[in-house]
Amino acid sequence: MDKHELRRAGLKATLPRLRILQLLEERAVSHMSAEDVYRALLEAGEDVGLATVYRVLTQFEAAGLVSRHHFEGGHSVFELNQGEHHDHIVCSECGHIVEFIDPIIEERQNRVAEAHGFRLADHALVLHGICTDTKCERRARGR
Amino acid sequence: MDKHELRRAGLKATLPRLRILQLLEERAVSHMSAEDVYRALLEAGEDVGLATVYRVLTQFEAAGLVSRHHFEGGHSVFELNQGEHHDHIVCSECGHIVEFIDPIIEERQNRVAEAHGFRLADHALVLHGICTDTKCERRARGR
DNA sequence: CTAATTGCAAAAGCTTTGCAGCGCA
DNA sequence: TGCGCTGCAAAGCTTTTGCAATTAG
Repeated sequence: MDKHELRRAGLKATLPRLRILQLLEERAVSHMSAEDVYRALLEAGEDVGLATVYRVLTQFEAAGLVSRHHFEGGHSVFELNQGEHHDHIVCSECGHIVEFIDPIIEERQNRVAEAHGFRLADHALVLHGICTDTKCERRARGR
Repeated sequence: MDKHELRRAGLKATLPRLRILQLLEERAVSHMSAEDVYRALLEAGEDVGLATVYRVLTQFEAAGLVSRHHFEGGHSVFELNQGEHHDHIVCSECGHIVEFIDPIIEERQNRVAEAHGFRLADHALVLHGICTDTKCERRARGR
């Protein structure tokens, strides 16, 4: 039950919070902006305010339920914290996002950070490139 | 002469452009936001508009003279393109930035990207961590 | 001289905040 | 019931854009 998850995070189990949590859980690969979440809820007939979406997502982030990424200039995207850590490749052309884990990079990251007197707290790494995937190109055309 | 650099980039050698280019060259480790550049110029007695700073930095980026990074949420920072490519570690606490190159990560990045159907165009990588450096901690306190 | 460039101010995104009313515990 | 939460609207920030005046080549 999602209610418990919210309680555990010290948050009242209100309708907007439940809906937003559900929405993030539904979408397997969910890198949604606040705006995305807002529109999805409106389309689903829910009556929430954009401000609430921002507030809830920020609270979720503080509670460790979601991660916020600043992929491209402008807006943030949110993602449910589930399972293992992973990193991202973002297509500069179409915004397509792919998750990956590379043990060697993971290890080197820590070494590099250590060598420069850093403790890798949140361990975030983002590659920017151009996607040559068919699906991605289709998306790019669709813009 | 900086004038030549601008001409080569197809840009008229105007005073604001020269000043901005000089400013970026002066500061050895220069990760400046548009606002930083603007204020630095004002303090130096130059009479430029913030809009011009943004326009010039964007043109410089297009010309390959500078790189733009979206380190933290909110604002971009600019850096002169000199010498070799490098990546960054950003301290989440104090904003302190360290540059590094790790050949192994470089190589893995390309492999990972390739394996996922991406061509690494701009090759940007940013680590976020907490800096334990003395100099950095001093900075953090100074905030 | 002509086209590019600038400064100012206004506008455009994304995100946060103030506040009165509604809802969970 | 009481405090937390929500929605709306307004404000905040960074960045972009329109336009008349200015300047480089």
